[in-house]
Amino acid sequence: MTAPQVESGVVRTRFCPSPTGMVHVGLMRTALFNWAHARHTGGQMVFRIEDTDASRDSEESYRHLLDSLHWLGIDWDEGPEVGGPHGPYRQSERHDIYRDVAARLLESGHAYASFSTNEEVDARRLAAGQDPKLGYDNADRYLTDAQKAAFRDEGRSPVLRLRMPDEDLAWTDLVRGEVRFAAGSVPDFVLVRGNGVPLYPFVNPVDDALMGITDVLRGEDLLPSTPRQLALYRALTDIGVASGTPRFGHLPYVMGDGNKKLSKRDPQANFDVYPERGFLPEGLTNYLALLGWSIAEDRDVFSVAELIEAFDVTRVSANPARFDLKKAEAINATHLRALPVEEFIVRVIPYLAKAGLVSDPPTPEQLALLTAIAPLAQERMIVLSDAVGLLGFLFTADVEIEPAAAEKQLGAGAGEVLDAATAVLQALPEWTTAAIETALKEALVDGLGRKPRQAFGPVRVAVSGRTVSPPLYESIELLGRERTLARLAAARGAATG
RNA sequence: GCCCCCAUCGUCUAGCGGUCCAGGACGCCGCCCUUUCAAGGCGGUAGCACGGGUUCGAACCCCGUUGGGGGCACCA
Repeated sequence: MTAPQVESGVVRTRFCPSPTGMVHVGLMRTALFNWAHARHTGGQMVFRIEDTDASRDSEESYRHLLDSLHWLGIDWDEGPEVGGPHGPYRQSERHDIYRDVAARLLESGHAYASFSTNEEVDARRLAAGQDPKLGYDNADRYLTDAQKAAFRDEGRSPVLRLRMPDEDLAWTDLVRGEVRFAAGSVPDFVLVRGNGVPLYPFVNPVDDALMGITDVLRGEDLLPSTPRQLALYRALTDIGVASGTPRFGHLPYVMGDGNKKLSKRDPQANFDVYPERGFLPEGLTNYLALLGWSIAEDRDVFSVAELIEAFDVTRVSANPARFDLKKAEAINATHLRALPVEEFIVRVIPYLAKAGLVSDPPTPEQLALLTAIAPLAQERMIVLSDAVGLLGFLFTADVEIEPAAAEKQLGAGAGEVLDAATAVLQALPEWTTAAIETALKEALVDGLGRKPRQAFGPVRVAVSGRTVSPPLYESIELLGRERTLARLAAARGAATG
């Protein structure tokens, strides 16, 4: 294995998740920033799967990751599905590479066999009057061949540790500026387990080196492990596996409620809820990009193209960002309203179909109805699935009145209103929005002397089952006389006044 | 315990020594529009953690304090 030939000066980022469990929004934010950085600079992004932990990794989770990336619109230049010259792109298929690199590190003296058990290390620390929390004491660096042989004869199989350099380890972080760790503050760390299985802190930089990664944008949680990686890179460069050390940028945490990292238990942490609720990919991308970055002083709504055009890692904020669902929704609603209505219809159909309201594809009648109501619905929705509640009444024979809506609008005085509405609509010669509006206003506002909000509330609930609906007269026209009258009658029966 | 990161309205942020009695957005409140709810328009609420420096001048630079977060595995 030797350092790869890659075009010099071209930025190469990477996204390298472990396929374990759910897809976390923080992870997707990391993917997005790597992608935006690559696209902005005209570089490339590599997608690699870190499936070294067979007990936790699953094929299902891997597929899920792929789906999530596709949904968000993130693509990659090398990796699963697209291949590339630096594969394989799954760590589970790269064991030979790690074995080879480990052997060369050992041979070149950058790494050494270490036999100490944790208990022995602790005992030595204690004996020296030190805190065992200091960790490994680098003692095995100085083992003689005879000592090593003795340990092997005991049946011990050593781990492989990297010899840390005796000097400060510092780098200029893309988002934080210079970060420095004092010499001696990081002990020699384990590259390969006693059983021969390589560890993440080893394989990750090896893969990055072999894949020609130039810019590593990752979570802030990995910042303390950077000195070790720096040291590893030096060693890898020395033996010809790496052609230098990449730039690092540590992205701020995405926080949940309270002062904690958005945890797996936070419902908002699960990326799946966004596609399911009908966030738009462009809406969620916009919001995710705002978690630590901003496009301009007076603007926070932008397209994916504008993100790519303007994205600059060095302007990413170093402080943690709290995930604010309300703001995410507001941003999404703006994108939703900006959609051309035909596009809005196309996107909303799967949600209506999933709820059983329309077939997929919709029948011509359903499509006509949807086309008529879409412009009126679009501006009062936040996410696409809102259409189910907002428009459901138009696509069903009967409507189920929400208890809260009945409580609010079908109490005292509602009977009178429903009777009057029924009478006037029954006799209405022409079933048009304008005629319905005139008739209802005359009957309820003028005739009964009701305030508009008291007059139309019960009618709306009767017709749509909810206190929130598309504009009333249009809704009634689209519903048709028969269903409208049936619903008024049903509501009349339920009304307490 | 040790190491590291962070610190501007409730929240996300702009600000990179004077143009800031700190700008935008979400939220919240009020008004307008209005057949509900929204949307839209207008207005309002609210912040530079604290203490020392440096400087003619500090939200911006330095030091300290406090507060918050993270890391110290033969997990990733």
